[in-house]
Amino acid sequence: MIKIDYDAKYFNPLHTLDCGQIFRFEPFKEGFLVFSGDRACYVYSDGKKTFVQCEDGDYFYNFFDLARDYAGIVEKAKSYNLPLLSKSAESCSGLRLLNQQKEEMIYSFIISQNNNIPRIKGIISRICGGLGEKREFMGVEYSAFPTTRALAAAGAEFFKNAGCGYRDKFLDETAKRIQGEGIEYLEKLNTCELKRALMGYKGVGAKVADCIALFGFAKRDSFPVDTWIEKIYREDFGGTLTDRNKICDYFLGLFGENSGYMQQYLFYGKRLNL
DNA sequence: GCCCAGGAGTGCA
DNA sequence: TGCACTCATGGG
Repeated sequence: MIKIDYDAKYFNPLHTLDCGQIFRFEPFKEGFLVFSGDRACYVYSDGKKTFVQCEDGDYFYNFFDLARDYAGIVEKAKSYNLPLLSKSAESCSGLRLLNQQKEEMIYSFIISQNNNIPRIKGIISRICGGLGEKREFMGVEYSAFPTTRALAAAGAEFFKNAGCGYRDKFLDETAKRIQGEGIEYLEKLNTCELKRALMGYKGVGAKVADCIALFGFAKRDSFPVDTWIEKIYREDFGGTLTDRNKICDYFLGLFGENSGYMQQYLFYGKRLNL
């Protein structure tokens, strides 16, 4: 077991985990247990330092994006002089974008469409419990995220019973396709090509593709537009467009290569009612 | 009963 | 291409 420590001002476990980019974590002792693929870590903060305890330091160092300087990103956010963005970046300066498992992001965000976060977490938890390998970390038993092999073999009925609703067939089809051809070909694509390729999977549209690209492929020049972003666009930017693709282009034009960070500040800040 | 949730597939003009 | 309609499910 190793322990990583980091300046708490730019690494807040609650903000990082609660902002909607990850669905597998739970309160534990002074912080949270966080699950990614088949791994787990314990993250907590004393207000000055944030600590990560885990077996695989390299993996979670990258997972929490600890090589990146978030002081500069927070300053960048404030430099736009947009009230919601400035407030959010100020009070959520410890929100970090995670580098998560690609396949886990594909399946998780297919489940996310037209759904709410508590329910998404419940569905994913049941899928992991049913198909994921059982593991143990710090005395707690947990289930790994299922392999594509297991997901492809499960059948649509399993997903239906897990509460996926009409998304059951999307998961079944996508798992079987990935089982057959893998996802390695996605790795060398640029953001635009990747988004287009991801949209070729059943159940993956523009918004879900942007989330997968942002959280799974570290494509920070992505800006997922969901119902909350639409609301922000209307209420905080005075926007009149209704086409989500055009709203996406508007924000990409505004924020460029930092779009993903700004999107998370805006999304989380709005949900916190800042 | 309604509306909403980190939307997307389908059919039809 | 654009646009209405539909798709489970649970909470407020």
